[in-house]
Amino acid sequence: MKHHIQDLLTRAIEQLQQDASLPAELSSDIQIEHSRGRGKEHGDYASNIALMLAKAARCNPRQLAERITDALPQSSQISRVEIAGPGFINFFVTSNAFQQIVVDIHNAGEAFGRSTIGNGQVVQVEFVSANPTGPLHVGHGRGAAYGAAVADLLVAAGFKVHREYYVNDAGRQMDILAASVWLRYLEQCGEAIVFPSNGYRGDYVRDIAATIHNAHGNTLRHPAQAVMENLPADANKDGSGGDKEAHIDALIARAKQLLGNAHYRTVFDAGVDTILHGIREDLEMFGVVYEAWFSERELVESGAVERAIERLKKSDKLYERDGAWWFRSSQYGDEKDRVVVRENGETTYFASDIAYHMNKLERGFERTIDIWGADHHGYVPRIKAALQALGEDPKTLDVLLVQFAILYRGGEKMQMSTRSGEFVTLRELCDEVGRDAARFFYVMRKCEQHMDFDLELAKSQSNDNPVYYVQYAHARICSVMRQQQEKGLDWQRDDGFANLEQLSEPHEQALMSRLSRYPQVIENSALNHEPHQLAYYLRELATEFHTYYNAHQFLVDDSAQRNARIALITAVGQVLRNGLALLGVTAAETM
RNA sequence: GCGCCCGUAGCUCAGCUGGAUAGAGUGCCACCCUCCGAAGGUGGAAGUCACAGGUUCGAAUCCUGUCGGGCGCGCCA
Repeated sequence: MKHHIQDLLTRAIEQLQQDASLPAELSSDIQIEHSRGRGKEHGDYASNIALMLAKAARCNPRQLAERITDALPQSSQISRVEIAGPGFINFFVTSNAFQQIVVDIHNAGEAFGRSTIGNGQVVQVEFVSANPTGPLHVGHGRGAAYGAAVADLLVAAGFKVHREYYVNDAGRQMDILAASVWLRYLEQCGEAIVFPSNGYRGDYVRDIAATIHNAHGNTLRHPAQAVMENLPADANKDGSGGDKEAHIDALIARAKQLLGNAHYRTVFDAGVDTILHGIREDLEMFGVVYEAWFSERELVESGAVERAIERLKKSDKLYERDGAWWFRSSQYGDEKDRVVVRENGETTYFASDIAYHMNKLERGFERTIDIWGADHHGYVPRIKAALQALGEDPKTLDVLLVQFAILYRGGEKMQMSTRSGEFVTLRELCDEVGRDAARFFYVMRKCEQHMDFDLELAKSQSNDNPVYYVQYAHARICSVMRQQQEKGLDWQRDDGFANLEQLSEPHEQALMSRLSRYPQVIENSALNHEPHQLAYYLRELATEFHTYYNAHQFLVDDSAQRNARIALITAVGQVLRNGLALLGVTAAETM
């Protein structure tokens, strides 16, 4: 319908241009919007085209609007056109054209709302990608819910989507995890260990240690004294005293030395594998699935990082200083140059990430989307710089930054830190509030908005959480259909289609109008990466259904009216299911 | 200090590629089921769109500055 009106306006303006009553070089995208005004006073669709073109046409907007409407071709789908306010053109759609949406929804079913606007373009979406140093917590949950929704929306909009989790299973943080696990293991063997301030303190580290102890007994045991002697001093809690980084690095070196490669690997792998397995399970439970889990370690071992560095060296994008290799990112808009190879010969996380993004392009993705926590925003310029330095177009990469979910427990802000082990896990959250509530709640806000997440409120299962409201609308529709069967009233879909002119109540008109907007909502949500638009839409649709439900009986004696109304509400049910599915929320038949 | 994000009803947030009287949920007040599920509906009160300038027919929306909050500014990831 929107495109139809757009077409009518285009033809009207071309007509005026031929009459030379409008400048020929005039060009403007014709924007059609659903009217926002209360009730129907502003019609069903509106265009501000006359306001947009008034200046170029050198006449006042209202006069221009009149000339445009005079030139509009006739359409069987438009009942009336009005000029209002400063020069808006309001279109009133015939009720026949409106009712068609009910038939369309039934015919398309699950496919209703999908489009081909993405044109099969291949887009890779990387999200969550939390380091496997601990279980996912509620902060990761937001990225997971958001990323999954964006990916599903893109699929609905006709893109070909490849979802990927980048596993940082190489590098220093993983060594710190391995050292932490080993020290807990030694404790369980009875050694008196002073745990490093920089180690991972969560209970899950003890669990992994216990598993190792069960499997390997004391074979990995070394005396505490041998482990701890001659280490650089650790820092105190307040940061004073020794160097915590030097301390933990020395501890890692000591672990490798005492255990030897094979045994160190045993501890290391036990840590990564256990945690990664947990993360996969948690995401699966959360309804988030990936096409691929991409291992940083495999990237390094394949030589891709080395190749990336060589490629940059060859084109003089790297230089040596203070024993390290630096990337000239400041030449591409970054604040300063960045190290890719450390003085000790180890490559940095950044080096891996350059290789990873190079690899994405080599795999043929036309567009890539990275979804990161907002604390990484300073990282965007350097990764775009790297793409540019490699001769790639940085615009093919969209980085979406998800702000933190600030946790409250009963109005009190909670501090979270993976290292200290004080955090609420995603699993705990879902156990408490349910997966559906969590998924919906997370995408209610646009990603750059800070989010307050009060656990007590979410746990209370109160009506504050709008997911129940939307699900209830769906359950109610299902309930009506159960009643229809129990009462032995028959429901003939085709008879309903044939009697859609019965749907003349304002509530019914409002619902059909809302339903007709759904495809546009999907398109906007997908292209703008804004699942919250869909969440809001679903709540509005649910509201209009509940209002209708309270105002009118559906299971009436008049079969023509009954079938028409059931056709309408089952169409509503279909759209609720389609929309909730895209957000990863179930549409239960009973609650 | 520099950079990014945010500031809209008591609270949580939509609206931001400039357009019509700034919306919703929640909370508060008053109502509505002998009727398909009251996890619902109807009505009401509630706003200097942080502040100050600017751009123009028109600014919550764009520009500049100020204030307030969050985050970042490692040879960590």
